[in-house]
Amino acid sequence: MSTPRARKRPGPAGGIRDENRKRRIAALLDACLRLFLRHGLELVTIDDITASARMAKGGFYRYFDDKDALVRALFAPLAERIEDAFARCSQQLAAARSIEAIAGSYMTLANDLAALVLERPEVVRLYLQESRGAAAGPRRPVSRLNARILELSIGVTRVAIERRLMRPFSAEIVTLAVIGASEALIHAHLAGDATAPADGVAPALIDLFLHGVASK
Amino acid sequence: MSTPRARKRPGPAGGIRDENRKRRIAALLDACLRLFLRHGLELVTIDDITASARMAKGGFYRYFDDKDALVRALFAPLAERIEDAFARCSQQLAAARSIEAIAGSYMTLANDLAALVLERPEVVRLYLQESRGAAAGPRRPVSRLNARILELSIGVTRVAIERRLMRPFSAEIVTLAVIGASEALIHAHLAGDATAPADGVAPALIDLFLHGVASK
Amino acid sequence: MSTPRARKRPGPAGGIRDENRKRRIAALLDACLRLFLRHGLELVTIDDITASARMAKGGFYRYFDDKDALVRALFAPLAERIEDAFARCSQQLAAARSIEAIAGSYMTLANDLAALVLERPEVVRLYLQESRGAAAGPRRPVSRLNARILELSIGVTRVAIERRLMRPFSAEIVTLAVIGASEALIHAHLAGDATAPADGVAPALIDLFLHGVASK
Amino acid sequence: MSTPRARKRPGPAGGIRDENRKRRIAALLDACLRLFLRHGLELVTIDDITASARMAKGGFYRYFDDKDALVRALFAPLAERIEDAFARCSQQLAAARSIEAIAGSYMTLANDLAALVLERPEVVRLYLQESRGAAAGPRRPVSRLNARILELSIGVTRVAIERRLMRPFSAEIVTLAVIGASEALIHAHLAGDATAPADGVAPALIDLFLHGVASK
DNA sequence: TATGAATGAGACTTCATTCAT
DNA sequence: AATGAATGAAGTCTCATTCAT
Repeated sequence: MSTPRARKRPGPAGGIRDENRKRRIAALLDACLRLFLRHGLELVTIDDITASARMAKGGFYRYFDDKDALVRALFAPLAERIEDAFARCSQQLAAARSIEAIAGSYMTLANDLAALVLERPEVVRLYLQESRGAAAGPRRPVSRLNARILELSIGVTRVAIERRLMRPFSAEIVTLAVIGASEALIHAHLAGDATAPADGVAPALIDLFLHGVASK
Repeated sequence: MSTPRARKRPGPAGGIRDENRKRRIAALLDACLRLFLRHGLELVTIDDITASARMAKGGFYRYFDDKDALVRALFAPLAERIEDAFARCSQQLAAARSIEAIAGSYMTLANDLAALVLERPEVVRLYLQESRGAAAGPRRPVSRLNARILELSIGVTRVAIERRLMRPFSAEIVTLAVIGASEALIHAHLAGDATAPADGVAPALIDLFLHGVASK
Repeated sequence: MSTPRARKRPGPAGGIRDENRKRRIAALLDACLRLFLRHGLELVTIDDITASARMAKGGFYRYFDDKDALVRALFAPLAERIEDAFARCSQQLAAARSIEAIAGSYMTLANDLAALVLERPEVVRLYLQESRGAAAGPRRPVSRLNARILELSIGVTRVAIERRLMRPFSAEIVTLAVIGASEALIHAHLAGDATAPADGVAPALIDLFLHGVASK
Repeated sequence: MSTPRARKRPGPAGGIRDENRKRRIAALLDACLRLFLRHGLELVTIDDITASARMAKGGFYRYFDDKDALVRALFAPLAERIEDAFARCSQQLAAARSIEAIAGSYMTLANDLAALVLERPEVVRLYLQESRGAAAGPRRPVSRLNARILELSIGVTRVAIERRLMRPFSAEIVTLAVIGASEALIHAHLAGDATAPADGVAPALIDLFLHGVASK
C-alpha cells in the first residue's frame, strides 16, 4: 500500500546501512503513532515526529515523502493483515459444506481480527480514532481502509444470510451494527477507559448478537 | 492592549441589528458546519469559514473568540437536547411501575434521539465524524459530549438490567454495543453512503438487539 | 497646535450641543492620558480609548482625525503655556536693567513652569515619558515640543551668560544639563517613585546648580 | 503542537555553522538597532527587522522567541558592563582610605561609563531614547535597566556624601540631577544634534556640578 | 447623532519543505 | 549520510477606519 521513498540505497540488503534504515523508519513510525494517538493526525507536525524519534527534521524526508506517506506506511501492515483475514474467511466459506464449517469460517475471521488487535493495539486504536473522520488530508488512507473493511464485511455477511445462518436481515444493517458494536467495545477497551470491561467481552458480544438482550 | 468580546449590543432586541447579528452567526455556523463535514475540524481555517460565509476575516472574531468557541457553539444545542432527552427518560423510568412503562421510557428516549437526528442531521453527522478522534485542540468539546453520552447511556442501561428487562449483561458492554451499532448505522445513513439502507433501520436494529440474529 | 476635526456644528456655541461636544472631547483626552501614561502612546488603541471614555468607537472620529491629532490636542495647552512662559521671560529679560531684574526674570520662568507642573502633572509626566523617544508615529508632536523647549531655553541661557550672570559655560551644555536634571527630578517626583523626595527639591536644585556640590 | 527554541547546534563551535549563526544574530541585532533608533521599539515589526537583515521572516524565530527577547539580547551586554562598572567603583570606594582615592573611584566609574558610550554609542542612544518610556510591552527590560542604574547610582552617591566629599544634599536629588544632566548631554551628543557640542563636555559638566554656574 | 458592526490590511507565529554544511 | 538552518506560504488574530442602523 505504501512504500518509503525509493532511492538507490547503498550497501547490501541486510547490511549495516539497511539495518540503520529499518531502525530509523521504525523509530519514526513509533514516534508518530504515539503522537497521533494523543493529538490526532493533523495537529502533529513533522518537527514533533522527528524530535520524538530523536532524529533531525531533514531525516524524515529521506524516508517519507510527506505525512500522507507516513500514515500510509503506518497502516499498511494492518490493511494487509485484514485483507488476508477476510481472504482466508472467504476461501473457507467457499469450501464449507456444512453449517459447522460455515460458522467455523466466521470464527476464524473473528480470531484473526482479535489476534490483530492484540498484536498491534496502538495502530488499531489509532485506526478506530481516525477512521470515522473526514476523508481529507492525511486521513484519506484511513478512510479508504474503513470503506474497504465495510465492503469485505458485507460480503461475508451476505454469505451468512444466504446460507440461512442468520435470520434474513439486511446484510448492510447487520454488518454496520456488528462492526459498530465491535469497534466501540474495542475502542473503549484500548483507550483504557475505566468503564470498559476487559474480560469476556468477546463471548458476551457474540451471545448478545446471536440471541439478543431480551430477557426470555 | 486588550479587547473584550461580549458587549451590550445597540438597537432593540429583534431590531435590524439584532437580526443582522443572528443572521451572521447563523451564516458562520452554517459555513463551518459544511466545511467541517468535508474537511474535518482541524483543516478548516478561519479564512475558509469567513470566505464561505461571505464576510471579512476579522468579522469572525466579533462573534467567536476562536475556533474552539465556534465548535462549542455549534454543538451546544445538540448537547442540550441530548441532556433533555436523557433527563426525560430518567424521570419516566423513575416513575415507571410496569414493564410496559419501563419499555416505554426507552422508546421515548429512542424517539427523542431519532427526532434529533432528523432535525439536525448535519450536526449529528459531524458529531459522529469527530466524536472518536483525539480529544485535542478544537475537538475537545466533541469528546466531552461523547463521554457524557456514554455516561448517561450506561445509567439508563443499568436500570433496564436491574428491572430485569434485559438478560444480565454487563451494562457497559451492552451500552457500548448499542451505541456503537446505532452510531454506525446513523452515520452510514447520514453520510449518504450507497450501502446504507434508509428505511426500516430502526425496527430492524431493535429486533436485532432484542432477539439476536441467530436463525432459530 | 491642533484642532478637533472641523465640521459644521449645529446649535449655538455654548448651547447644549456645544457643551456635549466639549464634554466628550474632555472625556477622550482624559481617557487617553491615563492610558498613554500606563502603556505608552503606541500600544493604546482607539478601542481602548473610547471604551475608557465610555463612548462608541465611531465617536472618536467625530472629534479627532486619528491618534496623532489626539496627541496634538493633548499637548496643545501645554505647548501654549510653555511658549507663553518663555515669552514672558524674554520680555522681562529685554527690559531688565539690573542684575536683580535679570535673575528675577529667570525666577518668573521657573515659577511659571513649576505652576504648569502642578496644574497639569499628568500631561507633564506624559511629556517627560515620551519626549525622548523616537520622533515617529504619534510621538512626533511631543518630539517637536521637546526641540522647541530646548531652543527656547538655550535662548534665555545665552542672555544669562552674556549678562555675566553665569560663568562662561557653553550655553548648550548648561541648558542641557539644567533641563536634564530638572526633568529627571520632576519625572521621578511625578512618577511617584519612592526614591523621589517631594519637598525642597527646587531650592536644592537651584543651590546645586548655582554653587555646585563640592564641599568647600 | 509545540516547538522548543534552544537546541544543541550541529557542527563544531567556531565552525562554519557556528559562524553563520553568529553572523545572523549580529545581523538581526544590527538591523533592529538601526530600526529601533529611527522608529522606536513598538513601531518596528519583525518583518521590518528580518527584511533589513536580509533574511526570511521565519528565520527570526530561530534566534529569538519574540521582540522582547530581542530587546533583552540587545541590552544585555550594556547592562552587564554597567553592573561591572558600578561593582568596580564600589570595590574601590570600599578600599579607599583617602579623599583622593574616593574621588578616583568616581573618576573610574565615569571613565568606565564614558568608554561604554564610545564603544556602543547606538545602544546607549537607544537606551536613552527608550529608558523613560512606559514600562510596557517590549520596553520593559529597558525600564528595568533604568531603575537599576538609578539604584546603583544612589548607592555610590551616598558614599560620597557620607565621606564628606559632597555637601550634605539629598542623595536622591543629586543622583537624579547628575544622571539627568549627563543623559541629556550624552543624548544630545549621540543624536548628532547640531546644538550639541562635542568636545570638552565632560570637564565642563564636572566643573559645573562641582562648583556651580554662579559667576563668583 | 451615536452606536458598534464590517472591512481588510497587516502583525505575529508556525511549519512543510529545501538545502548548505 | 545526517543535521538543523533557511525559506516563505499560510494561519491566527488585531485594529484603524468606514458605514449601516
